[in-house]
Amino acid sequence: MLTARRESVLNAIVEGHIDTVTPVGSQNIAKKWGMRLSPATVRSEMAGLEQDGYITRPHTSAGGLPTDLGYRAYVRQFLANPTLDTSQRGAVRRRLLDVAMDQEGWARSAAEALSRLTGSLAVTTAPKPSQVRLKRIQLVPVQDMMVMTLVVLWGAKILRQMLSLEESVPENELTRSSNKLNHLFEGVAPSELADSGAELTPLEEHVVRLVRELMEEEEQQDLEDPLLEGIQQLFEQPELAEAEILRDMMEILEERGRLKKIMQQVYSGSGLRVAIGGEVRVARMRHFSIIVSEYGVSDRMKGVVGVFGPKRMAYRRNIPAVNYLAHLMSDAVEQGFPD
Amino acid sequence: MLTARRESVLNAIVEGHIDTVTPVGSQNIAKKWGMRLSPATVRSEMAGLEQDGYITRPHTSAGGLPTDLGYRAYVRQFLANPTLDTSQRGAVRRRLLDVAMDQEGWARSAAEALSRLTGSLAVTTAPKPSQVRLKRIQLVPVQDMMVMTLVVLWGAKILRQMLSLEESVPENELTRSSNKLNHLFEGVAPSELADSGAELTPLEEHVVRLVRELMEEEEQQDLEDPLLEGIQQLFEQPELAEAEILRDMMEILEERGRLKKIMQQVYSGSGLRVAIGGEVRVARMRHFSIIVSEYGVSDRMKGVVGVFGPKRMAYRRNIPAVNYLAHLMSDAVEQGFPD
DNA sequence: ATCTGGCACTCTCGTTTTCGGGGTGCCAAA
DNA sequence: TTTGGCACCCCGAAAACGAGAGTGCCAGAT
Repeated sequence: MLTARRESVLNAIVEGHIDTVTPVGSQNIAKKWGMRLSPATVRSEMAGLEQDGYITRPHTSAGGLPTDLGYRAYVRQFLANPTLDTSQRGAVRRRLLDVAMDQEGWARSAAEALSRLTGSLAVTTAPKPSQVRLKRIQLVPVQDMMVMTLVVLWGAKILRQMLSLEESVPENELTRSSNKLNHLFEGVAPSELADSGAELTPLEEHVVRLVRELMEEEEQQDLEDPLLEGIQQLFEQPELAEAEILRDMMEILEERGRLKKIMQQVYSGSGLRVAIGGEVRVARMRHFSIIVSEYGVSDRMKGVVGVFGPKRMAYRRNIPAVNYLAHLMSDAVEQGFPD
Repeated sequence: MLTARRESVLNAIVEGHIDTVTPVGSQNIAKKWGMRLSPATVRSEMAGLEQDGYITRPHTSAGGLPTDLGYRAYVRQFLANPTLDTSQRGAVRRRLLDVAMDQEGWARSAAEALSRLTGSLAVTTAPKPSQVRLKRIQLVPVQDMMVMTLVVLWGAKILRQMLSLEESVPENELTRSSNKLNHLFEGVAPSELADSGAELTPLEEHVVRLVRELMEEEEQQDLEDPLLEGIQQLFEQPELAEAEILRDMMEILEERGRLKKIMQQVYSGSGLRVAIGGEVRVARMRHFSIIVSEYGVSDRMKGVVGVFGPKRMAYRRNIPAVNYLAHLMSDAVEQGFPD
């Protein structure tokens, strides 16, 4: 078990490692530790920590390195009550509530703020309403035989799709169809978009089918695509000197879908979660951690916000920051902004 | 001056360097060169090439490395008549003409094809009409006191902006305003969007002002934002082992605007252009080259397509590929697809 | 006149060697 | 239970070294 003293030693090891990148040895700890303990004593505690799996050693007679479990124990203390010290709050809050932006811009600026706050790569998803409902359909002619179908959903989400026709259709007929469809289907869910009783022209039928497909696809996704801000920061990290680690990182960030899946896997449910290295079952994540929190109003409008970085990240700073942003964003969403 | 033989030696050096990454020495060249020349002779030619600035040596008694000037001379031969061998054409052409996509999707898929064709990072911009004209305005209520202004321009470009009101406005009034504005302003350029003679409500005034701002902003840009495809490929390149080079690359690709500016600087005018290393006045580009071609119908609808990679890229393959894609895309645009 | 083979010399790069320092484990004494 | 002492371990930076690839130049062949 983890006595108080042993835990202190673990903390010192983790923090030491976080800012030196190297394994940390007993005398270092003893020194930093305010001289209460001698190196020899620390060594014996370290032996215990190793036994219990909290630290490893790169080789016999080297300092200690936290394992995933070690990080986990370290992180626990910040999860209890993650509050950001008040000094940095004002600016962020103001920025997030003030400007009139669309969802994506808003979420991006939240990510930017978080990135600045933590000095890490921040990631957010725009808020997404839990129900996919139609707000408006607009058919815009872009050329003979080609119309753009513009679909606006609840929450100001816009979908679009080109649609090529068999025959040219005059503009005012398109307008008429748009109006008719809007009238018939405003506010419906995708499943109710089937047949309405009213008779539809072939074009209208086609559009309805298309819109339904788009909406169903939208319904599948329960998060918007993640927005990343502050990639440069990641490149500063010394671990990326390792070619293999760099490659892992690129593969994770390359394709947005991948990161999204990881985030979904982690946040599963509500509140703030941390995934350390191999804790999430993705090989590429071995050297990285991610802090994720859901934000929004449960079952109405939600998204996620988080920080991604090397396992050796500043949890002490980042966890409260993510938590703070999640709350801020929840507040904003609750006040119906942005909406 | 560059005798025929000297030029051959230069070619051999450049190509040798391109596929070995290392400096290339005289015997290597003599061997590959079909045994016509002895190493000693090649050496004397190399001395000349060095004198004239086509190659450098990393140190005395090392092989030759092409300079920017050397690459330039090498590249010249491909610029004369860049045609892609026919084997690879069919698939690409079909893909680009077949599917009904919006501009961005289309441009992205062109980039994807080019990336596959060249094994490099490909970049395109969606076609952009030279004239910014209004096609449609749509005001969508998203909440009390908040409407989304949706603007469709010629060429199916969509702009949007949130607009917060002082007082709640009923939906049907928004619809009425949308219709009225559409009626008044369909097809106008931003400058004609001022006052129409007709009297407008304060809301309508506001919208007109907003739309005008958006359109003017759009008018400033003469290219859409670049779309990148195939970043992974870049990471395979051995030069990126160098931390500094990797950093340069990240800084270039980080922010889309940066790359866009570089591309504008390079393609300036029409046709296909290559910028090798320091030729474009951007420090970060020192180790990289970019091939850029304009595509489209001049003065009506245009975009750019290109390939970005280390200076040591396969120009022989990439130049014809970019050229081919530019022509393909021009054809497509000319046929009014996509539009 | 040009090209070529030969030769002495140079520089890099990967390997091996050496060496210092930071670290450990354990033991005996406080 | 904690601590100082001590012998030992192992990494990593620096030095030493040899092999390989390449050059420049000269004198003789074509």
